[in-house]
Amino acid sequence: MTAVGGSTRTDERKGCGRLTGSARPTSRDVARAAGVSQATVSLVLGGKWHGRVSERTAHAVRDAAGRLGYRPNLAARNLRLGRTRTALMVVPALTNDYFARVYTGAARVAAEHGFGVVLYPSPAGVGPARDPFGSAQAAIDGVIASSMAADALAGIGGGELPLVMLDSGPAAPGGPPTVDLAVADGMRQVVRHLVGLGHRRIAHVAADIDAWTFRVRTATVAAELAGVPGAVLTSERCPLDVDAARAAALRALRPPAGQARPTALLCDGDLLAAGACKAARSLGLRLPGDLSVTGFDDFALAAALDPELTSVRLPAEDVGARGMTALLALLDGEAVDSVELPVDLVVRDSTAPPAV
Amino acid sequence: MTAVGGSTRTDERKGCGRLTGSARPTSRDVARAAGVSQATVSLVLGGKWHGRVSERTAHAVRDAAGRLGYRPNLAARNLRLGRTRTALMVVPALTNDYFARVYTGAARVAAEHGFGVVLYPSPAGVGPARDPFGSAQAAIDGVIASSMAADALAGIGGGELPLVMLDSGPAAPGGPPTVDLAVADGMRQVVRHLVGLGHRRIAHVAADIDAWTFRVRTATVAAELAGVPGAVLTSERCPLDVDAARAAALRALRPPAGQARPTALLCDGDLLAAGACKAARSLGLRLPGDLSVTGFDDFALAAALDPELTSVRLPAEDVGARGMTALLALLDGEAVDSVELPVDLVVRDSTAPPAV
DNA sequence: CTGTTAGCGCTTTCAT
DNA sequence: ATGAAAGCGCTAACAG
Repeated sequence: MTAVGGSTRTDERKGCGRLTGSARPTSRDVARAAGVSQATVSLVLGGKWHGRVSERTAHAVRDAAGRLGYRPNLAARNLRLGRTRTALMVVPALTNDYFARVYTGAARVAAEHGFGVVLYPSPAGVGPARDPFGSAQAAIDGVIASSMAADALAGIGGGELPLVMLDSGPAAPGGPPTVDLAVADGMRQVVRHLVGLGHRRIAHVAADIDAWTFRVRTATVAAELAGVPGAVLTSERCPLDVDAARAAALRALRPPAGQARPTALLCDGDLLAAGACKAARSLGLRLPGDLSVTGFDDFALAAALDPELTSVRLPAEDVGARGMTALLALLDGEAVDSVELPVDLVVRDSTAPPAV
Repeated sequence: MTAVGGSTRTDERKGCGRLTGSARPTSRDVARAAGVSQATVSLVLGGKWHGRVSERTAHAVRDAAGRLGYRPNLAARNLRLGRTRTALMVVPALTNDYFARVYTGAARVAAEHGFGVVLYPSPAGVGPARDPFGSAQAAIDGVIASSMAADALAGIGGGELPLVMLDSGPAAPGGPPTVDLAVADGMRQVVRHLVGLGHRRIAHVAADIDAWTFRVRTATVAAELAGVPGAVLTSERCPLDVDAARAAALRALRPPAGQARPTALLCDGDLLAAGACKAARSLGLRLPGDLSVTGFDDFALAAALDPELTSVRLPAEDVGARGMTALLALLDGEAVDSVELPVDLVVRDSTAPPAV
């Protein structure tokens, strides 16, 4: 497929699309134009000519390169160097503030080091974009993978590449380094905020996903509340979407006869919190007077809701940045420590003392 | 930077990271293992051996490749072929449902043709990821660009590459092909819905962005309402974020003395609509009884709000898919027509007849 | 049917 | 301070 036309000889330059006629100049063209050798061009343009090429010659080379609009051929460079200066980032979905920001952070650090980042939304999502190694993706020097997409790594040749895991929990000894969020601490902050406000009957609307980050949230809520005299914790699990959350919240808000209704809904994510708010309103409960609701993630959504959501802000860009930094270090052969990034409770308008 | 270690000779295989010891096998290794020539390996693995290589030999080759875990070196292939089978997609921001879905659609079609898609969030956003051509990004065969990121194309060498524009309005003659959304029709549907409900005083909360898609929205609202006897259109512009929209909606809802308040807020996007809802509520107005609000885009946000937003659904994945299809055709040297994709009004709970 | 051969454009010794 | 030459791994033309 995609036959470009019958270009069979070398001099029949690849004539696809909007070529202006003159083909892309090579380093040899630059060399000729500057009256030097290809090696000199490479040295100068590669920035390692100091003391090896005269200032005058260097200038001539740069001038010629500029005039010709020369751009090095990456494929050739990659082939020669055996490295591509490109990292692959495996994420579960892009339809998501969090990963978009993680990517942004990673791409920023990558760019600072002359690296690129290509995204691989793992097949868990809708579009089963094929194995990027099998297909014609750019070749890759290393991989940054979200643990929520960890399974996607199985089929990938990634096992042979330097790897950094994101949000996958404490690094296994000998395993890849990780960049984690202090989700336990985040949940602890939420619980304490709620308890401090006076809440004792709390329902946890939990994401029904088997990943470290969610297991920790559940465990922490339970542990933290266990230390509070008189506290009653209930819990509903549901998939990570608004409507499922609405249903779960409805269940939580209609406890069996004889049990009092919870005064706060502690949700595993802002999306879930949005569903919880809708459930509350559909029951005629007012926020935060009749019911407090908390989110987690602090998506843009948190501030778009009404009332604005008390939530836990995740330093998503930092996660990406640290992940890329770690990968870069790995590629340099350095030892890499796993890190845990702090998170912060952002108190807004969806929480208040319970009604008396 | 990133010195992998002093590997200077060919036989000192690149020993970075977690290599198991045996280096990556080349097609020559496969050839040797199968007892054939490199050319035969290439033919077999390239799938163009029918009638040229014996079934037995082909099998031997595939077997050897499998045993060795052979994966072709993309850099070498790209260099040889002069193509990379990779497209660049330039978008204004990833923190956004719409572009995430556009990407998904493009990536799906790309994968079906053995292409990859790499994202370039244009510098307009927060992270000024550098020029992907200057930096060490993978080389690129063509570009798909959102018009909202059109300026980013200037600095990029993209002018020399096959290009498809997204949401940039009718293709200029001789310009790149475009994939557009029928935004005018979408707005028309919104206006008619509102007018049909009985609304006559309508305020347009418009995005303060100079792009075709928004100019069309404004023009269409005005034109459509001009044909309705007794209709009164006011308008407030604001940046594309919730809080700015809240302020703008507030202005729209407090008309100068002597003028009646609009009964509907027609917003250029779901984000703006979210802000409008908050403004309405802060004024004690109830939705949709006292005020109708409409969105545009139908983000996940539309259904997360309460009441759920009447909005215009954009076939984002199709935009990406058609864009990629067009680019692929362009690369094949085929003529490519611009297309306009239909959009649909989704009526939910944020609109109702105006109060009497 | 299969092997030999010639590069793609670049970086890097090594020789001058 | 500069140039000549080799070769990264692959594919495609051509000969056998």
